[in-house]
Parts: sequence; C-alpha cells; structure tokens
Amino acid sequence: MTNINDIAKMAGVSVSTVSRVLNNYKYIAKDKRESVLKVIQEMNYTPNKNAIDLVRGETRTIGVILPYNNNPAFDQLLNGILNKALENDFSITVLPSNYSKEKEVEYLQKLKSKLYDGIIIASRANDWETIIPYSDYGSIVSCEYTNHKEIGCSYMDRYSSYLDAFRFLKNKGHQVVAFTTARLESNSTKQMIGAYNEIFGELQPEYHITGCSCLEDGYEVAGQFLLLPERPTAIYANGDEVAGGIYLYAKSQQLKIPTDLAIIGQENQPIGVGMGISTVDHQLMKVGEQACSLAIKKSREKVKIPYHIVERDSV
Amino acid sequence: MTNINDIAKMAGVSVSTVSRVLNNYKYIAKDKRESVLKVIQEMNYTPNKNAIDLVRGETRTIGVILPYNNNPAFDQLLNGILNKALENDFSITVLPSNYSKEKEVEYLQKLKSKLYDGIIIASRANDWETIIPYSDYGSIVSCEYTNHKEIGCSYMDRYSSYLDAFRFLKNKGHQVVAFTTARLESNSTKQMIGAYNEIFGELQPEYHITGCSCLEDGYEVAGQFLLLPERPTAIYANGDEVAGGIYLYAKSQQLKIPTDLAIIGQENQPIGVGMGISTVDHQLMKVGEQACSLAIKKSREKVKIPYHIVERDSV
DNA sequence: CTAATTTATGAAATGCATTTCAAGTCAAGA
DNA sequence: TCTTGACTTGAAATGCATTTCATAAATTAG
Repeated sequence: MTNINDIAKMAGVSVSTVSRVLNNYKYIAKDKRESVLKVIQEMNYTPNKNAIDLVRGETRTIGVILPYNNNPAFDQLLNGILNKALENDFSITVLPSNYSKEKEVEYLQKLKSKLYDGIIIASRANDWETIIPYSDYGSIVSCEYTNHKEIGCSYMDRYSSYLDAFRFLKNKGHQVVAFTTARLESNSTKQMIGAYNEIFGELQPEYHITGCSCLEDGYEVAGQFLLLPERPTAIYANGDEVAGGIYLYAKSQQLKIPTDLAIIGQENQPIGVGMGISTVDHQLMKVGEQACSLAIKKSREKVKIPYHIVERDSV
Repeated sequence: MTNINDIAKMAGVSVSTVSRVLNNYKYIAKDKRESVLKVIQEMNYTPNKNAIDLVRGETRTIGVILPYNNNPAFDQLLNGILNKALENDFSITVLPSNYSKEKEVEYLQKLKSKLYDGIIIASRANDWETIIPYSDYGSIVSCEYTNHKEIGCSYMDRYSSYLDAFRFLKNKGHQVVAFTTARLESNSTKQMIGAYNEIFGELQPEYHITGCSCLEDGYEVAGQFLLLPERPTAIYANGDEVAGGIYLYAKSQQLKIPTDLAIIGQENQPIGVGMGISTVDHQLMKVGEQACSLAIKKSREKVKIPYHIVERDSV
C-alpha cells in the first residue's frame, strides 16, 4: 500500500505538503498542489483512517449500548441516533449487551481505549458507580434520567407519562386496570408499578404480567387477563405490538373496543395506526436524536423529551 | 494519558516487554510480568486501540450498508449479523445509505481507508462495476446473489421462492392474484414480476402496487385491490406487516379468510404468527449470520440460504 | 562437556498522518 | 529602504503499540 511518504517522494515535496493538500490547507503553490493531486490520483491513494484517528485522538464514532436490536422501542431509538449521526458525519457502532454487565464494561473499556468518542447507553445493567469513571474518557449519554452530573441524558419522564396514562384511563371511568411490562427488574417497570399504585391503589399482582414484547405476547396475555374473576376493563400495554395482540384477542372473543375493553399502547408504532389503538408516544426517535447530539457535543445536559397521548379509538 | 512508554519506564523494562505482557507472551520472567502488571493497574492504563489497529492493519470491525434501519426485513438481517459478530468478537458499524449512490461509495472508501475489515451490503444502489474495485481493500459480502467472483454472497433464491409462492397460490385454485412490493426499481421487484409472469401470464399493472412497507400500506392497498372490477382472490404481500394490513382491511369488509381472500406474507414476522398469516420465510436472520461469517473469514463463497413456506390459516 | 534449545529482554524499525517549529520568499505599507 | 504581514515549505516531533532482529543467559540433550 502506498502511504503519504510515497506520495511525497513521488510528487517531490515533503509529507507536510501532502498532508496540507489532503486537508485543503490554504497556502500551497498551485503547481505543487496539482502535482500532489496527480500522484494521489495515479497511485489511487487513500489516507489511512487509523493513523488519522490515532494522531487526532478522535474517531467521530459513537458506540451505542443496546440490549436488543430486534425490539421496536430500541429500534426507534437507534433510528433517531443514526439520523443525527449521519447529519453530523459521525459513525455509529452497535454494541449489543443483552443486559450483560460484563459486556457493558467491555464496551466502556473500548471508550477508554479511544475507539469511540462517546457512548450512548440505551439501557443498562450496571449501576452508575461502575459506569461513571469511564466518563473521563469520552462522553457518556444515557437515555434514562440520572442526576449524576457526569452523565448526559436524553430522556422522557416515564413516571409522569405513566401517571398521565393511568389518570386518562381512570377519567374514562375505568376502575379495574391491568398492564404489561417487558422486564420485571427494569426501571420502567418499577415506575409503572409506582404510578399504578398512585392512581389505582395497591397493585394486585394478577393485574400485571411481565415478559411481554410482541403481538403474540399480547394475544396470550389478553386471554389471561380476561379470565380473571374481576376482569380489567382497560389494559395498558407496553408497546403497540403488544396492544395489537390484546386487540386481536379481544376481537376474537367478540368484545367491543373500547366499550367492553379499552386498550392503550405505547410508542406510537405503525401497527397501532391501522388498528386505531390509542397510545402513549414517548417520541423515542427524538430521544435518540437528542442523545446523539449530546454525545457529539460532549454535553452533559439533561434534556427531557416531551411525551403525548395519541387518542385513537381504543380507549 | 499514560502510554506504553510511560509504563515501560515506570516498570523499569522496555516497551517490548510491556507489549509482551499485554499480549500474554509466554517467555517473561515472573517478577517483571508482575511489576508491569502492577504499574498498569496503578496507572489505570488501557492500550490505545487506534494504535493497535494501525500497526496490526485490522480493526475487527465490519461495516453494514443498510438502506433503512427501521424496516423489519433489514432488521432481521442486521440482527443475524450482530449475533455472529458478537460470537466472533467483531464490531458492527451501521452505515445507513438510504439507497444513495454517493453514500455507498463514501462507505466503500472507508473500507479502503482501513476502517473496516469488510463490508456487508444488505442492498445497494450502485452497480457492481463501481463496487468491485473496493474488494481489493477488504472483504465485500452481498446479501443478494451475484456471480462476480470478487464478491461473497449470502443470499436466498428469491426468484425460486416467488415462483414457489405463486405456484402455491395457483395450486390452491387462485387465478386472479395481486401482489405488493417495496420499491419499483429494486431487484426483487423485477424478480417478483418475472415469477408472476411465468406462473400467471402477463401481469396487468393494476394487480401490482409498489411502495408498501407497513401495516397501514397493506390496509390501504387492500382497499384498492378489492375495488378492482375483477378483484384478486389472493394477494402476495411483501412482508407480514403489509399482509397484516390487508388481513385487517379484509376483515373490516366482512370478508372471510382464506375463503373470500387468501393472503400470503413474507419473512415470518411476529405479527403473522398471531394473525395466522401464511408466509414465505426467507430466513433473513440466517442470511445475516452467514453474511457476517463470510465477511469475517474474508470468504468469497456464494452461500444460498433455503427459504420455506410456512402454512398457517390465510391461504 | 559441547551443541542445541529454550527462555528472556531490549533496541530499533514499522505502521501512517498531523502538527508544530523554523525559516524562507515576496509584496505592500511606512 | 525598512518593516510587516501574507504566503510557502520542509524537518522533526508526535500519537501509540507491535514486531523483528539481535543477543545473552539458562537449560537440556547427546
């Protein structure tokens, strides 16, 4: 492979001059610039990006720690991140964690080893104490709120949104409400339960089913909820796919929606549009975009992304 | 930042020895190894990955050119790629192209600049003549078949699968069949039309609607198809989401499935399971896994991934 | 007790481009 | 004419770790 030295020799100039041509430096004699350009062309030369990154100390690459990628919510997030990265000429490396603490630390080490300029944490398994020390080596942005000053956040106020959603159902006259979540141990599940308790009083465990993520889960879960002695009149699903499953099951049982059963989903996914499912839109794409902006700017701001309830025909 | 020189000085050894410790070289005196390790620990030292990549000439990173990422098919592909990369300790950088020729070339340039060891092309806008020269600089793997020997392929035999699917519909007694596609100019659309013509004779343009990708598209498109003077009795949708939309529209019109209208989807997506939609499973996750394996092995093999029709209740 | 290995370590070369420092030319302003 | 600022260029330092080459000591084999 030809390198900058070869080019310099062949063009009869110093490497500095070649580098200047490469970087569009202002003050270069026209003839030298041209002869350098000619040699570059002839030799089909491309600068080695690793050398550049090494000397510049930055890679214009951001790593995104993502528990799963075949998940509509994380997908929206990633989408927003990719949009913003593209806009700013940054690259995105996907770091699948599957919520493994070891993997997460491994990825943070890569930040330390200068492979990424920053890391966006979509969701995490480690506690902040483990993560924070790495903020010395690049920007770390979380998609979940934390008040640690070392960490930038692009987040939505889940607790408020859950309160609002439950209040919305209550105002529509629902007394017996059930809900689904994805992971029992997750932060959002905790907030969900907290919000539920605040609006409807102490949660009876049978009105909460966890481990839901897709349409089929919703379909199955709906069956369970509807078999309850005192069956819920409304269900808050953790995603419109799940909501769609509930919807389909309810329909299959000749239930009328929203009269017999109200359903509200989350994240305003395509499936909900066609089915007319009301949803809590947390604007995850915007959360992703903002997270990426913060990472690029190396900002440690805390930016709250507004959510809103999209009313359709299922509540 | 401390570097390997600092460590060497502090431990009273040469950089070679430090490097050997770092790389678990066999022949090092126990005491020296320990003192090096101690200094590394004390200084909280992590080697600079850019320097390593530069000197080793490889990054263990693969770029994936992906037109869109919020697309179920590409998502499955990416998922397979990520799985295999994780398994082999490779990183994946997502390169969103939006089918822009310039972007694609820009990404291929990054291969040349040694940023990636290989590139996987999920789908492309450029012709092969533009792409092939870059295969000198790393492995290029396509998720679409090509007989160019420079390019590795992990692909499914779309034409055969389309033939099979249409034959399947014909054998069920369907004479008037419609279908949807995503992009008019895409390769798969061309193959689809070819297969249609082969099974059902010259395609009447009104039986083909393009630009479909989600449930709503399906919903809308179903309306159009069903208004046709001679309405189709079966529809092949380019994805189960689209099929789901068609299904829902048909149901809303009190049509019985599969009696009044048969629907077959594609890619065996979650939504189809719950709705009982038959589908042509191209095993895109496997295609992705295989593509990643080829890229890692720098192999230019052509690997065909088998498809199969999953019969459920919609045909 | 040699000859041949194995063990152990450092100096220097290598991979590659950027950037600072120093220095030179030339033209314009005082 | 002298100074100053705009241009122009190259040598050398810098960023950092790996690897080859050379060498020396300690074993093992014959």
